[in-house]
Amino acid sequence: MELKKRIGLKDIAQQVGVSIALVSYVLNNQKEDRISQEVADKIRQVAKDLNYQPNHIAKSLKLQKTFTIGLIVADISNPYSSQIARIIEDEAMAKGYTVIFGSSDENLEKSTAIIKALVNRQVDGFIIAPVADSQAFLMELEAQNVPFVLVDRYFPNKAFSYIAIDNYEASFNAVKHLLDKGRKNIGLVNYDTSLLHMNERTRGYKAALSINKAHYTKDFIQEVSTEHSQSEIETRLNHLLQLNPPIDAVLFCSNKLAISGLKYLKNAKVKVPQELAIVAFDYADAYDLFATSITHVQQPLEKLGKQAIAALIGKIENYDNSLIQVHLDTTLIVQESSV
Amino acid sequence: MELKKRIGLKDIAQQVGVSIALVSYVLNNQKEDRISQEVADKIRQVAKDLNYQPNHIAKSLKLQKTFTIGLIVADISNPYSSQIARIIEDEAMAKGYTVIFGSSDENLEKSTAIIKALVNRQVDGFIIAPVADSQAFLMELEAQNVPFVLVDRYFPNKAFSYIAIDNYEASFNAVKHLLDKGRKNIGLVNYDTSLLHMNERTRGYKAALSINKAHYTKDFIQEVSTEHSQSEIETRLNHLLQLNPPIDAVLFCSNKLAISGLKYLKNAKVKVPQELAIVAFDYADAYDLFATSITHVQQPLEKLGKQAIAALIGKIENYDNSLIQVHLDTTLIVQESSV
DNA sequence: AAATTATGTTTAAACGATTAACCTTTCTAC
DNA sequence: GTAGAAAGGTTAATCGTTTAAACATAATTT
Repeated sequence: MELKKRIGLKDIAQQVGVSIALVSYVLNNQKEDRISQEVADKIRQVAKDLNYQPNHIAKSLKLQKTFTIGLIVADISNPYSSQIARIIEDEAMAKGYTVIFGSSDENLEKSTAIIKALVNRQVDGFIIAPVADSQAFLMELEAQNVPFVLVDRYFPNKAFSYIAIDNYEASFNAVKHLLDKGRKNIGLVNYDTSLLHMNERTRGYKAALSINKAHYTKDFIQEVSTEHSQSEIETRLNHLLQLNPPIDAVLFCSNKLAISGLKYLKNAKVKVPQELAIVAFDYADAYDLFATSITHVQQPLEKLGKQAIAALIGKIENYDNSLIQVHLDTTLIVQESSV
Repeated sequence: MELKKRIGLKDIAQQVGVSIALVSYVLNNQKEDRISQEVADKIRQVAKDLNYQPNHIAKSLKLQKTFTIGLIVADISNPYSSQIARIIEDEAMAKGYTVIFGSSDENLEKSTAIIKALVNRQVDGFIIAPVADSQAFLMELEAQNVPFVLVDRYFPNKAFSYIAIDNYEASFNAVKHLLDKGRKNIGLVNYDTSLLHMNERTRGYKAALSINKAHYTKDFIQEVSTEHSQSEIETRLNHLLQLNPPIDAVLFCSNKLAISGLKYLKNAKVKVPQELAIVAFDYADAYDLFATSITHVQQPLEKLGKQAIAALIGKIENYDNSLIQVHLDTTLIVQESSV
């Protein structure tokens, strides 16, 4: 069961009869004008013959760079997270980086523990979907000069780089669309959280209603806990439907909220869109299988991921810590649920 | 923009006025009976004061162990993969390992490229959902003494460790259930692939029909390419429904196949389960939002992930390379689509 | 009192690469 | 003929740890 010895520079050097340094120079294409073609060829040949694979750990230690980035999402098993993860994986790989991921579960302790663990593993930087109240920790991270860029979420008045969508506008447009379709009483289902991006969705909702002089009361806005159970959603939706007058449209602020909500509406046999029009955030396969396909706010995930990687690698490789704050445009995909 | 210098053993040693070695011993709780309590306390205190965080890379280089495992799935953005990823993440973290992931896209070249890259990063082992025809490469990996365990998929006649489900039985039971419910003509939608676990599903299907003397022709079995498009599924399903006699039940061999199929059935207004009963593999939120909830084969993902990690870490830490081949039981979740 | 054992700590090599600085030998120029 | 440059390589330090072996001093045994 002895481990087959891995080939190192030393082995190549020995076989060719030169120093380790020379092998390193040749294999890294350095000092090319100072090395005889003959020797260089021989080194390359032997390296190939022995199937030399550089030891990345040794390289990392010496260069103080691991070509690894940490990706911290809320929950990798959530489609929103895993879709972004996939894009980031591809982009990172293409640029020679590998990615280590961790799920924060919207939990500050867990999030900081994971990030600290990855810092010790010397990742070169992070892409983070930050949890609520993590500003202080992020400032520490910044003070340690660990490069990172936030995705999806961001904080008011904080000079952190981020790539996100324009939540206010997305929500505003969604509500505007419902109003345009003649809906009068539009409810909102959102999370009870301090996360700004979610609050921006509520703000956009309110603004659209105000500007259009539509009626709404605070009862129209239902907030559920971030670890919402199915029954919690049912209670809240039921409340909305029992109002007088009852709502005739609802905006779900995430795909998880929408899916839970739709499950309930299906069982309660609420007619969509006749009795209730629906618009949801994000996408889910489930939207297409519901009796009436669901109008939703589509996020430009590809752009989000690509720009996040580009910004992060910029910071890492250029030691350029300029502030990058991007709000991408979303697209309202109009389907049957809101006609 | 100078990087704040990270604290190392050297800094602690200097401040306390002892050697680096002693600091290392203390912080690793080694040679405890040989070190004076006084000095040990002081070292620990200073380490805490300076907020010392060990450099994992240096440690890895010296110990020849990275406490990192590579997870190779088909596509991290696919819920089946991301759910397993999440379980593996949690289990690995709990045991002090971090996980690097990569998506193979069912592509042999991509898969081997990723695995090789991670081998160079000295991951301690792999959990792999192998792509078709990757036996040769896996044998190479084994020859290099890289520990790995397969999940979900496995190969005939190959002595690789794996944790999977009993695909034959799962499929057999699903078909048996449909027969019990009085269905006569049961179709199958599967992938056209050499992957054994998928072929086992077809084998279980055939066996259940044969044993129960149910009628079927080769037309009943429709195979689509692994990168199936929506239209391909539609063509195949349409074919099944046009048969004479038409099928009155269908078994979808994956959640992606089922979702595509259900989209079509919804648009084609096929009545489920009156005209067509449905059983699908795996789970998807979408199953609950379809007009009739979908009966499906539920995989024990939690067990799958946990056992995979346990087996892998066993191999890594005990240098125990015994063969572990597990077929876990599945559960048929009976819903409205097959009554 | 010498020899042995215990106690507490340091030295130095190693992990596998990178790279600045140095060393030879051969050419070229005057 | 000899200085200086050019060509081709080597040496050795370094990254931040770990750990076997050595060392020094104190305590105990004989």
